[in-house]
Amino acid sequence: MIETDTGVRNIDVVPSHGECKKAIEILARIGDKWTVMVVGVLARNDTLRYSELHRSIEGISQRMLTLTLKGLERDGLVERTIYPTIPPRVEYKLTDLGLSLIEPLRALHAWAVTHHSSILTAREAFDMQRVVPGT
Amino acid sequence: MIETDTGVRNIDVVPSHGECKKAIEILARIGDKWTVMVVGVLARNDTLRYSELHRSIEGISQRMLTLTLKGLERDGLVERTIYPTIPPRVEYKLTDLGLSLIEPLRALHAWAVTHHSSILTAREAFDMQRVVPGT
DNA sequence: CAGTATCCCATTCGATACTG
DNA sequence: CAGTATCGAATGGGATACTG
Repeated sequence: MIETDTGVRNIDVVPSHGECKKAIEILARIGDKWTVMVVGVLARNDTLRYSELHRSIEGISQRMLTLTLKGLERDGLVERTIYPTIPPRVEYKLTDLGLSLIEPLRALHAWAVTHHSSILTAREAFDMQRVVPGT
Repeated sequence: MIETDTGVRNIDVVPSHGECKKAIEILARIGDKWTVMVVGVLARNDTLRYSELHRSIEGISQRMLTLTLKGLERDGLVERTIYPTIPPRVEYKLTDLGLSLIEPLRALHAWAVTHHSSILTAREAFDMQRVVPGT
């Protein structure tokens, strides 16, 4: 009754302010520099060793790979299996929980791909306004 | 032919390593501390003034609100309208591009709400393993 | 091989004060 | 009202070296 028209904005399906905090929490969790990359690689490979992950993710340092994996393991998104051989062998794979994250992540990725150029265009236009404002 | 069974992991719908970078870019864009909150509030209110946003988002500083809004405006997700009255009046609203982000964000939010407790449980269990390891 | 430990720089963010 | 300017603390993250 309050809504005016289009239905573009379904006010009742937009989470409340309070509920929103859980989204924030998750974004904070996966929104860092490497987490999505690690999840993505594991999503395509089922099981990978530490060194394979390191090779698969261009530019990541050992430190950040370790920290990222540990964070994902801590939250139950990744399972870590140690084979105490010499040399050691450690395998990583997504848990069911981790696998379930792929879908919403795909949705976001699809959005990113679809609107990527729009964003870049808007960005350039915006930056243009700001340069040589006096000239 | 290579896939084994379940279909849980649809390998062909998981973006390639290269494509994945666009997801990273977007995550970096919206994954900061306040952006999702601002988008969420605007998603529920159509148009808001600066001071209304400030009041609606608990804990945000003027500085961060300004920076967040400017970033969103720059990327074409938010439209900023100035009414040069005295005192000045500035209104913010989501653009069509910004509105289109709501849906994938909702998917992520739904995932967060659904699995929030699983994550916390996993986290506690993980932390338990690490405490008093010698005792 | 699979990490840890350390150093250090860059960025982020909050607090505070000021302005058109 | 709607910001901007400045400072300082905290955090993120890379490089390098070392270890079981």
